[in-house]
Amino acid sequence: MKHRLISLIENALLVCREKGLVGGVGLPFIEVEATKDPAFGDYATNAAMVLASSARQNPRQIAQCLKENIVDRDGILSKIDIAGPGFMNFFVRENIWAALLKEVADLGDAYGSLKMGEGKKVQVEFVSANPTGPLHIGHARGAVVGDVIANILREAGFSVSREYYINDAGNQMNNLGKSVLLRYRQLLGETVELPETCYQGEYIKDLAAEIRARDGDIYLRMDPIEAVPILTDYAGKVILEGIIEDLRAFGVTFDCYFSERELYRDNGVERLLKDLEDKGFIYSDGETLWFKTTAFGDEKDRVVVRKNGDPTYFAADIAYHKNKFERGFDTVIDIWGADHHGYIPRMSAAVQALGHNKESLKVILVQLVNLLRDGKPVAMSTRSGEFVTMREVVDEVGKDAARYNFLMRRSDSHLDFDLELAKKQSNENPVYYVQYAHARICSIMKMAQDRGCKIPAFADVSLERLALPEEVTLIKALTRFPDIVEGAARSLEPHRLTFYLNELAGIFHSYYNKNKVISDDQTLTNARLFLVNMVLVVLRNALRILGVEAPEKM
RNA sequence: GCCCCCGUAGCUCAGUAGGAUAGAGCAACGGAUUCCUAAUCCGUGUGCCGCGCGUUCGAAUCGCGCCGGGGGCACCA
Repeated sequence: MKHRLISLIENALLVCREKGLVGGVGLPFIEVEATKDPAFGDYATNAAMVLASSARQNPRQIAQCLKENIVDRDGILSKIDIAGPGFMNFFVRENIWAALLKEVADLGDAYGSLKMGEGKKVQVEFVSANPTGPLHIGHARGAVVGDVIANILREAGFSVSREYYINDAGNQMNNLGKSVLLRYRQLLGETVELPETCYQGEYIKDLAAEIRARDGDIYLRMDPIEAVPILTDYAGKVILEGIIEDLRAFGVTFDCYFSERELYRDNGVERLLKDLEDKGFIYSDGETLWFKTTAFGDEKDRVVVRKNGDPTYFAADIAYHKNKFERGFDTVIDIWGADHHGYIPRMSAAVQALGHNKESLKVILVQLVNLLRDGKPVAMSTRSGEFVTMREVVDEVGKDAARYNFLMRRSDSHLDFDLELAKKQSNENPVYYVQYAHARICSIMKMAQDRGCKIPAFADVSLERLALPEEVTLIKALTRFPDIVEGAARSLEPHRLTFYLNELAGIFHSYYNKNKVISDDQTLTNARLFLVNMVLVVLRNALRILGVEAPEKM
């Protein structure tokens, strides 16, 4: 609907310009919004006011010209008002609304999917925690946000690939191997202290025990220089498998796991440095190699090869991003914890130095999560190994409630996650409110079928029977769904979908309480069954994007 | 010191590619169930949109300066 109106306005503007009624050139961004107040019609545009300055004309006068030149071939409008400083308020003919449900019915599961992506290749990289321990609550938020952004983009018509970057080549991994070795030696009776830099969690002891069971005491006699890499490999592999399994239980999967080691294996980092050197972005101060990120707005240049000859993490990360673009992605989206925000300028600089548009890298920052229980903070300390894992949270509150909770806030705002609240199956927990609407409709459909009613097709519905104000409100909400997906895809903001779902569910619950769907009136029953079935379609489609179940019974 | 995010109702937060009287949920109080799921619905009200200045026909939204909260400023990853 919104898009129909936009094209009506655009055409009217072109006609006005041809006739010389409105000055200025170029098509401005024409904004059409659903109105809050019915007195302002169903949709409104500020087009005339936006045009006013470049056209050097009175906005109300422009609005008048546009109004007179709008050609409403399909007769969807009952009137257009010009109000206030120059708003154009569009009143849609009441009997048009129900007809719009045809689109929902025709598209079914595909209602809400868009062509805006034009099949462009987008990669979403998220989680990417190094496999040194189980994921915690903060990772969980990043996981859901990344997963749902990927879903939204796919819905919007992009070709999406989800990727997990495994940081398996650095000091942290070495520490992991060392930690396991020390626990292993403790297990075999040695008295050794675990330094603070080592991983303290219980899972390290489990790994050490597994290794002893498998290989006995052979690492005791081995030079640690040899033993640590072996243990690192083993531990990293086991932990990564655990991470992947935990993510799967959370409904998050990836198309590709990319290992940092692979980058080194085929000299990706070396080739990258050569490439940047050829382009003149690398210089040496005699001891280290620097990358001139300041050429692209970073506040200082960054080291890429250390004094000891090892490339930095940053160097590998640039090589990794180079690799991403070489794989043909038009846009690369990175989901990072907010504590990495200082890293953005240098990564952006790197992408530009490689010859890519600044816009082709998008970084979404996910703010920290405060884990609470009954309103009180849950103590978390990574060092001592005492932290609540993602798995524990998912097991305790359930996949759906956990996901929905993370999706109810913008990702760049701090989030309080209360375990008790998330677990409550009550009105304090919006996920059930939405799922309940779905289950209720399923229940209605089942009842109707038990009574011998067929699920009506669009052609069999007497649309004029759907004329109650609540019904029109419901239909309007359904027609907004594709606009919501579009907005969420444009802004990469999953929370828009949860807000929409809460609203849609609310409108439905209210309608349900006031009106019987199934009655003795056959044509009315038929029409209402059709309507609620369309609500069902939209609820299901939206929940699918969020990765939340749409239960038939609760 | 510099950089990023946040500051909106008692609480948790939407609303920010400028737009018309600023919204929702929770909490509080009162009501609704012979009937499709009461995990529901209906009703009752509260705001110096952190503060100030500016840009504009118009600012919660944009700019500048403060104040408060969080985070970041490595040859760590």
